[in-house]
Amino acid sequence: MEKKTFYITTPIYYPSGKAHIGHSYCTVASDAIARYKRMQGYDVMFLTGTDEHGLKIEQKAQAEGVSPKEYVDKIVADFQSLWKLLNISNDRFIRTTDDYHIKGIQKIFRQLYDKGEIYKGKYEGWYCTPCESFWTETQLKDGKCPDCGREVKWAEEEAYFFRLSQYGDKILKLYEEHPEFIQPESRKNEMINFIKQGLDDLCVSRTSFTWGVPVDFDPKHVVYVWVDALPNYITALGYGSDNLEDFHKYWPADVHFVGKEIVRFHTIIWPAILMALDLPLPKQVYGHGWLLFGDGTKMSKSKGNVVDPNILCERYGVDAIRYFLLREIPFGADGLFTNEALISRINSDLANDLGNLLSRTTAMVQKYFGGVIPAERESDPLDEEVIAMASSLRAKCDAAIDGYQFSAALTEIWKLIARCNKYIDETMPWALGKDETKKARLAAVMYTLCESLRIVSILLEPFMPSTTPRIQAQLGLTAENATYDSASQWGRLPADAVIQKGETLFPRIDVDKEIEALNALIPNPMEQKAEKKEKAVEGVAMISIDDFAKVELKVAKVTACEPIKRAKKLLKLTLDDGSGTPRTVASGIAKWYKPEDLIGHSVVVVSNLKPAVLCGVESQGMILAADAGEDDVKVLFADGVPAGSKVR
RNA sequence: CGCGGGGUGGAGCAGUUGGUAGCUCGUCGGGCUCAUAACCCGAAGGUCGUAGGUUCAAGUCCUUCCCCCGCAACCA
Repeated sequence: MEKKTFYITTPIYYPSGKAHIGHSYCTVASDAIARYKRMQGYDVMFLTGTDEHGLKIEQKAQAEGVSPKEYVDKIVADFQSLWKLLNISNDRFIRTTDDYHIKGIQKIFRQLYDKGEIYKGKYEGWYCTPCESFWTETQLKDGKCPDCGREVKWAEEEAYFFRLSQYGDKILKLYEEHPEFIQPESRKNEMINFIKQGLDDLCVSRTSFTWGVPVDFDPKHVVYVWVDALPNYITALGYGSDNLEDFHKYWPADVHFVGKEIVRFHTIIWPAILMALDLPLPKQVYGHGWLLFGDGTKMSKSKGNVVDPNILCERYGVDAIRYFLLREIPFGADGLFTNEALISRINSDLANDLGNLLSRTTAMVQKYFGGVIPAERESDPLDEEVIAMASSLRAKCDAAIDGYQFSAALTEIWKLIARCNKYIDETMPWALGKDETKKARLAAVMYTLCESLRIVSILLEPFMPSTTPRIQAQLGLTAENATYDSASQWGRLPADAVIQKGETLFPRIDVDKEIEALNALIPNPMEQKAEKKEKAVEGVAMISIDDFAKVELKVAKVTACEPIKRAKKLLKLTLDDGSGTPRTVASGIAKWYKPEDLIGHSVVVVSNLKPAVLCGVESQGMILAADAGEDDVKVLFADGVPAGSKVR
């Protein structure tokens, strides 16, 4: 009999730095679904991997004096070992440097080209020669290369373009016909909006670096990320090779789990590519939220403020981390990651509720019955509610998982756990134990508890795969009574099961001590930021006095000032710089200054800066201001100095 | 007026079609002793961002304003 298939993917991660808790979050979530679906009997394909090409990797490798491949090999090994540690059950791991992927991409690129979906054109932009890279207007930093701070020039290079502009309507139609395509719902509007502003054709090749998949019919080009990375979801199944068996079996994907920052690529570019290839589209793209620090800042490699999952696993065990990630944050929403919340979850949910329930239950079975619950049992109305909850638990978990709401599934499981703890209080087994005539009743109470724990242990497996076998061992379960099927059947625990108290599942943690220890271990984000900033200052190259002389600074008086309509950050200043003609300057200080704070004051303006148009306003220069703090900017006023005075 | 999300007891969040404001953690009091000083019960604590309006009745509908956060867009 053909089993139903289920294909789930994580993004392929960019190995420009070590794997962090944010990567872990998405991967653990995908893993839980993959495991749950397998448990339900699906033929699951669970894919994760790494996106290893691109300029950034090339540069990083160069900086370390190794080849790009050597560089990524090391980091990819790090990712893989973390996945192993986290018990990730991926069926495949794709690297964009794998031969079959490269061949697949070349084939896809050629197919698109042959169909006219990709054409050769010119890529224009600001080019930084030393960095060999193009930047868009918006990426420039003070008109200079954001990477090295040097001059850029307007340049063009030959490049291949994908006709993305043709797909706007088709994609809007896709959203309409498949409202579930983008999840959660709220992200859909952003995409619709984006499309309605008009899609440009997409540059899909580069000649400015070589670390990528070469275009086989035009080898000075390498395939740029869109067509290299996104199709990993099909090359992993053999698309582009001779063996299409898996592709036909598993494609289209049931769901792509992605971070909300890449929802756009997965819901616009990726479907467009697939449409161009005449291939079926994935059924759903689920954009999960981010893990934020207590102060609300995003975790990311570039900020360097990451919690090392390896350290957390080492201290608390893998399942505690898995549990926290899946329980604390409703999938889809952003969530806070704090040491306090982590430890609180471990203590209250895992140690106090679950661990202690198992502990007290097994201890009693051992104490009162030597480990085997007598078959003669006397039931009582008190049992009914627990039995009802346990019997219906599987259905509730199934429903939650269908909507990818792990948090809800775990909440349901914990409701039963809490109910069991209460049940112990209600039935007072210690009192029953003192009365010889109540043995049968006591047996029923123990059975109710063990049976509930059996069901819990089965349904918990996808979330905490290394803990559930430990629970099942203590309950004396065998393979037959630990199946998914048996999780909806009350009474599958055999009468002769040998129950024994085992090792503590989750030891309680001393909160204060642990927080202190953790804080010492985990880099402080603020310190990291400060360090970075200092480095940046050091990194500015020395210039000669002649270079400085090229900059013309003048004092100017603010004669008028107003916010710019479409801009949040910009103020439009009208300046009297002594030349007689008013000068208009846009400045990104709206957050810190109101127009009336500036009118009448004198400021210093860079007067020979090339004009630029910002939000429809032509800015003829810039005014000097200082970064006074993490989030504070102070304009340098020159009140009392005549307008037009030269500053040097 | 670019689009969208959100502002609910100390913290983090639920609140469906308007009808006694809930959950988890924390705090305080009590119970129990099988258990990982765990478990169970109870209590305190909320002008549900602001100002109006609709209604017998609004966290829940309408309007004003304020503040956060995404996307887009410009910190020249």
